[in-house]
Amino acid sequence: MTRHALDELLADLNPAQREAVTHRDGPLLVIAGPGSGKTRVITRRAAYLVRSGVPARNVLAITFTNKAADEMKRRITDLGVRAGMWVYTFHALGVRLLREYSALVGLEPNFTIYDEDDSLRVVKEAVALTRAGEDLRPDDIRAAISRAKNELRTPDECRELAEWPEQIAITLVYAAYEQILAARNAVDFDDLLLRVAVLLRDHADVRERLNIRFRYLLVDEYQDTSHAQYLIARHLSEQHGNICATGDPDQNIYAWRGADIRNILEFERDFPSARIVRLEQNYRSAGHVLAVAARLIACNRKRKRKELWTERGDGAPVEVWQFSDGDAEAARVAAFIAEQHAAGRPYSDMAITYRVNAVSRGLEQALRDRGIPYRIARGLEFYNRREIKDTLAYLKLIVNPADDAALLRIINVPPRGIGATTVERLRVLGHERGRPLLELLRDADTRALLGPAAARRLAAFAELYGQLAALDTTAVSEAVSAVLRHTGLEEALRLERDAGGEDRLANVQELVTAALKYEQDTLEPSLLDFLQRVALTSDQDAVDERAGAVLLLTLHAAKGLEFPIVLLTGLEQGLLPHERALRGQGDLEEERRLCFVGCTRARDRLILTTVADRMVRGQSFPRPPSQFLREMDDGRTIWRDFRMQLPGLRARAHIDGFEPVVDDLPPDEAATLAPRHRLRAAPDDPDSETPETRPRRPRTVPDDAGPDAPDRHAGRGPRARPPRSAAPPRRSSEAPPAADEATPDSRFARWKPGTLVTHDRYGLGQVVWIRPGPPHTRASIRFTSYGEKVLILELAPVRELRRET
DNA sequence: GTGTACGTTTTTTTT
DNA sequence: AAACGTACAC
Repeated sequence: MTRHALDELLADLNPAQREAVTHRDGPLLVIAGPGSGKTRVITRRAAYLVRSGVPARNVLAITFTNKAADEMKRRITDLGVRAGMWVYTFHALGVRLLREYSALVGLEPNFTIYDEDDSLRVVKEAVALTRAGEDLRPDDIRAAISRAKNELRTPDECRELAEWPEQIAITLVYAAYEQILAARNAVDFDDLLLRVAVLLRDHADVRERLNIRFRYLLVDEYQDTSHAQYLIARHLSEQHGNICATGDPDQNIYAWRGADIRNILEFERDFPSARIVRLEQNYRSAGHVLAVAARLIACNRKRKRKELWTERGDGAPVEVWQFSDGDAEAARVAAFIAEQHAAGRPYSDMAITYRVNAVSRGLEQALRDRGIPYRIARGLEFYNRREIKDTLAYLKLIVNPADDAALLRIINVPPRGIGATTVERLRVLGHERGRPLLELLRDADTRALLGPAAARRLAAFAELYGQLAALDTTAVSEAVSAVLRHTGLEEALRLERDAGGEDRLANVQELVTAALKYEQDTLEPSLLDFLQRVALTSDQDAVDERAGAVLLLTLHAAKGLEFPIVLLTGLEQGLLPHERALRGQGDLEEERRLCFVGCTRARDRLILTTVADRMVRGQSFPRPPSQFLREMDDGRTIWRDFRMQLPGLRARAHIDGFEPVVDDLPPDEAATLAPRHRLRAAPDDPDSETPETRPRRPRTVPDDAGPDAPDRHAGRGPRARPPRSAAPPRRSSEAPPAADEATPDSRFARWKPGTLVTHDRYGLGQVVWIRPGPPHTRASIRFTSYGEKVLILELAPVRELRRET
């Protein structure tokens, strides 16, 4: 390879990037801030290795999502060096290796992969079997098992560590769970990592082989590796030490599923000779966006300092939009997207992100109402559908007859007269004899034990299975459609559709299409491979960013992506940060990182939205704005209040003492606030001190929680800036007057019904009636988000909104 | 055995 | 709000 060909790979790189790309042997850690060209570095590095003589098949690249893997493959292919290179997710690598070395880990090569839903069922079975943990939530048990597996702890080891009765119960369930999986020749997601880690640990020969095979290892998103993944990476690079890990501690957002941030923080300890390269120049975001993100993440304590900088100009200021509820938020977001589109912005330039999938509904509705095309990256939506899982269960059973879970799922789908009683008897038999259920029901003598009617129906099912089993060798798509036809599933779904029900038939037909596509894309398609692939596929991976549609996605799903315009919705205390973090059941810093990830997706414009009332599970909850808003606000942020839409006027009030000032608006922005009635909260009168203005607790969390607000997180607070605004910071040295010292006040003389006011806690409101003292002036005020309240004006932190000229 | 009505629980994020 | 589980009528 010529010098020139190598230089070509480096031409457009900065010095740090170049260093990472050209580093040859030994451990390398690339700490890459958002938008710092990390993927570019990885792909160039892969290409550089190959062009300097390393055979492509000696390079193994590991990513987290299939999508990242696909993207990397594509880019490496574009560089012309892809042939033979392995680019996999950890989980897909696990499948591949487990299939190859199945004999060494006690699996048949045709093992089934259980998703979380499947493993939850197994947990329930294990609970029923052991009669342990019956008072615990199956999902919690599943999570505990998953955690144990991530840490490579066997049931026996867990039992030794267990102290509490619940822990002991969990270990019993765990042990039974493992037995059930083994009997079914099935593995769960965690096994795909754990078993590989164990395989590499216990088999020096395998380890050595793979070290020779994969001389160069690239591991992306290293900050999100679990202990098991870390061990895999270590074992795979044990002999040559050629591991290049890339990641960003500030983007570690998967601690809840076992990601251990120490892996990246202690890389130098694990790999003593490691070279560290930092990519700090951001090529993605405009100055304002980057500044806000940097300001936010600086609030995290457990972090390594990193300077993000950009050569781009300031760009548009970051905006904060406030709404009274989710409907208003969704409507405005949709309107904004329509405006942008009308102004020539392609839909695909814009993304809407949120903390939890549940909030996407309202947004979808609003987009549909306006006829805006959108795509949604809702994890597992497709493959989690009942009809899809049913179809897949038939296919799984063909491939792995020992998969009782698959059998139990479909033995009576569509209904064929095999009811709960028969199934239960069959299960008891299976348990007694330790044989797969399918095997039992295919045996006429066993069937006879279950009574004549049941025996007849089971015989029919056995007959059906006989037909299906022959499909194993036919083309995958044909197998899928044959299953649909022979099982009666298709017919049942058609009837349901024609009866005016949901069109679930269309979904299973889509599965046939997916199978066809798979056949075309795959060198050696097989039903087994198809199923194992599907098990690792979420439709997260199917997201096509280039399509002419707005993209809706969770913050987690947004990692690694970028968009010219990002609308980050739901910045409320309790949603982002999520309440579990506020209750101490999660990590507030991880929530902050998540928000950071969201912000740094934006190239040009970042719009943050927050609502006063958020519907959760059918109930509306008043919520304070996210503390992150305050932490981010650098004084150049534009706040817009959409909570009260008055004719001809768009009011802007403060949030919790932060007084966004209209004057901050750059001229062109100010012009958009039409007509030009610009409002500002009147400064406090000197004598309007009230109990509510006493020095507040450290204000990490907004102090305006409603009565139903979740427990406040006792946060550390010094991050918050003092209010900057026309309204001077309130004096806190004076003792607040006691209620009985208050006297009627002439200040309120000119207030009358209709007067616009603002309240520290309730925001914008309008006077309904007013009654002067003595002893106090009382008024009823209707707030946009909190309803009507009667207040004592001398005491309440309420001020008139004055119109500026 | 099947279908339905009602009460209960749920979701934070994903391979 | 929606999905799930249980109880009960057919």
